[in-house]
Amino acid sequence: MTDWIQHSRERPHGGVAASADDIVQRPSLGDEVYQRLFSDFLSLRIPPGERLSVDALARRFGVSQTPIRAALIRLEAEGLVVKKHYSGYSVAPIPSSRRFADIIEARLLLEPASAAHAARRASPAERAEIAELAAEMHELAAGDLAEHTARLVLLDSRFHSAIARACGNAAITDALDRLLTQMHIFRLRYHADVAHAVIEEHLLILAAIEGRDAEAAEARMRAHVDRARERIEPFVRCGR
Amino acid sequence: MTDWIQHSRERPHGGVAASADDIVQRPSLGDEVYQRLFSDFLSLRIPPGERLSVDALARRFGVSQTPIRAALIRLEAEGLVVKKHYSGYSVAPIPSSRRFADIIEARLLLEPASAAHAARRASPAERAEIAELAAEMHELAAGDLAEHTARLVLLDSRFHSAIARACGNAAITDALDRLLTQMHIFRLRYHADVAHAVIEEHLLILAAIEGRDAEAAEARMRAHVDRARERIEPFVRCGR
DNA sequence: ACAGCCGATATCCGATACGATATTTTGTAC
DNA sequence: GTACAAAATATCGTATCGGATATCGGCTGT
Repeated sequence: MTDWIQHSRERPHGGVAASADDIVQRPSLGDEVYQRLFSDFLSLRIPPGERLSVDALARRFGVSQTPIRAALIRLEAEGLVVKKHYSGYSVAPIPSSRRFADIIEARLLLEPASAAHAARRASPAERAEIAELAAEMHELAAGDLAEHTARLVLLDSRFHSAIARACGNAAITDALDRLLTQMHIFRLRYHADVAHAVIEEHLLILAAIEGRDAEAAEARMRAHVDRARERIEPFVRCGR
Repeated sequence: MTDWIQHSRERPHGGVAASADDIVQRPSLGDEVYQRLFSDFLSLRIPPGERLSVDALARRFGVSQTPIRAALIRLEAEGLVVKKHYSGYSVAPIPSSRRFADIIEARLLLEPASAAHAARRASPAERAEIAELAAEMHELAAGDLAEHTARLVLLDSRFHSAIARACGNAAITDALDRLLTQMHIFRLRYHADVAHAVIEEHLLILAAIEGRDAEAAEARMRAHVDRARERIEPFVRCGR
């Protein structure tokens, strides 16, 4: 449970950076703190809205304040943390119902295309990764759903993220990763959207990608995201 | 020429933050340095690939290294600068031809929808802003095009950014702002895509938005972005 | 009892100095 | 010209300090 979502790694950001020169050297302390906080947010170990004192974090992680601030600045630029001048940092609040609807709409614009591209251009390794994630979800769903909620939500994020990466368009991948991160927090918070239907839909999407059927992948992804909205809708009423 | 592109301001980022409580207090030094560097990048006063020494910048701006680092970390999170551990920062290189094609494709997924939403939901102030930008481009185009290249490219970015903001979906706005920033650098570099045809297309899009015709706005924006690819294509051959 | 004012405290922001470490460049030998 | 080694350079991280601001608690007056 200490490992975390795939897109918490170094993001390609502006560059193409899709090449295989991943001779990643020891990251800076600021990067490590960033990873740690990122995973703490997405697992809700640090709940939304929580205040983040710089020197409290510095003592907790056993480092000085400099890397803490570096991590917080970076997290703020990504929208996971909010800053009030001369007042302090705090974890971003739970996305509003409106924000959630906006994210779903943006996903509906991007994800069907990413699925279609993945069907056409995914490498064998990428197809295998997507299949593996779908398979693990399928297995876990055979047991007690409630017991594996956190893991299932994580696998769901990774499934969509893997497809986004396999689409071969870094601009789309980056944009989707941001949206999926926020979706993840939202879903984990409301323990929703991890039903059997989701897994069935994943298998349909996977089959389309494995069969190189871009149109089916696109249509099924669109239906999947659209139904995600319907499934979560009851939960957003109270959170409005 | 010291002012700059609209989306260089505080971005809404994670939150909705579209309300009018803009009692913005004096920004921190780090924020000011960020703005300054951002505008220097987009105007090519600091060219892509240039190395950025922390203490050189500190001397140049007359501040200590602390705010410089804060600005660079933030710029790195947004993909405008790249960092090599223990080696330093440098301005992100010019987007590759591949990267450019990816951005156009992502824009084709997002911008037609943003135009359609703007046609339906833009406020009078937002419509006025869009109209004003289109009008200024129209006027400038009457004179010497080459003379006003930088200004025209800036206005073009602002035009698209204004529509993205008027769409009322913060997730789409954020994603588009990132894409448009990179497009801007690319276009300014190659002095392309500021022809009369662009301005005519802008006026068509504007007319659709003013007339609340969502379908026309969507179709015209799609055609406009698609033709932008064709117009720039000759320039990306050499930059590959 | 409650609203408004005021000060103590906590925190962030920025500056400065310093040591550790990695990279880059220079210099030298072959 | 190339390869290796040492010096120079810059970053990364630590520690400390003072100034500025927001927050929280207590006090006063009605």
